[in-house]
Amino acid sequence: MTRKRPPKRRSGCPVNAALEMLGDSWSLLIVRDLMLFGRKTFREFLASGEGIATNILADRLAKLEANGIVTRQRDPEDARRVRYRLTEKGIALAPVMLEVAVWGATHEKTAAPPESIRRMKDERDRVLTEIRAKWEAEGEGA
Amino acid sequence: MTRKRPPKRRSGCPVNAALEMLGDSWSLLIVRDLMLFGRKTFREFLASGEGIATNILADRLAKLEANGIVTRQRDPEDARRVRYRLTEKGIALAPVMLEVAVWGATHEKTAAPPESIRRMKDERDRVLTEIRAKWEAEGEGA
DNA sequence: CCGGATCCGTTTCGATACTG
DNA sequence: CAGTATCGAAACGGATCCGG
Repeated sequence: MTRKRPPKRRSGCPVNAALEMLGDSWSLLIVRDLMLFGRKTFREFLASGEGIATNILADRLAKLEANGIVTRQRDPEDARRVRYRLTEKGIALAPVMLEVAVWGATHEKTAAPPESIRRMKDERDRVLTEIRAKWEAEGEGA
Repeated sequence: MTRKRPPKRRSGCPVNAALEMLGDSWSLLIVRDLMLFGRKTFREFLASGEGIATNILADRLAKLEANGIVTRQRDPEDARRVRYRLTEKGIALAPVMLEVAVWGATHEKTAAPPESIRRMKDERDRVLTEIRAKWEAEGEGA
């Protein structure tokens, strides 16, 4: 007689809706790797410097895919390789990512290049445009 | 011989730094309650609709306070009451909050008033100014 | 009543070893 | 390379209790 825990309550608040998917320590870091650092493979995410475990990474990638934030496809050139890519919904997180980076750099001790943070603040729209352009360019080869 | 888990690895990435504090399902919801909904007391957070447990809420408030995002003070009028308030560092999360709300409203099913979301997109700077002004006004009475 | 703290079962996380 | 399997540790969460 294992008593089940009731499902998490859902509110219609968009902030809550977003946090249902992104409210953990790893998901947004994977999105960051894809969006800002050009990482695309399981191994590259693993080497990101934060030390995520393989099972957790696999789990989060599956959830991100299930939520339509990333897509997963085998490399036609090298069948061992799997390439992850942000969807339209995923790249739409760019403004969130920018603001999080700016807040973190402003209020915490970080090793971020001051110049890149300055650009995120002062040339916000331009940086966003560049991120999207880069993402679209990468999509060409897919 | 209880083997302890090694401490979480820290990278200098500002996104990671921010997620150390905000990378869970509840912390940002509490900030939202303070920032957007004018909630200030333990009881009001509890009634927020998402059903947080009292022990979790107490834990998150303590962490947010330890991280300098909220302050805590007893109500001089009613000694039973405790008022929480965003710090400068906390109100600086407004741009993050806005972008999260916009993303959630755009890509998930939510009950957010379309008009308020439209304003967050089209009149971003004005909305941010209003949030800060309201926060400063509330501070007067403290 | 308000703002928690404690207890304790359930669930998730996470390090490591292992597999296709 | 890209993941599973395992299993102990830690976090969560519901109920309940407590000091003011």
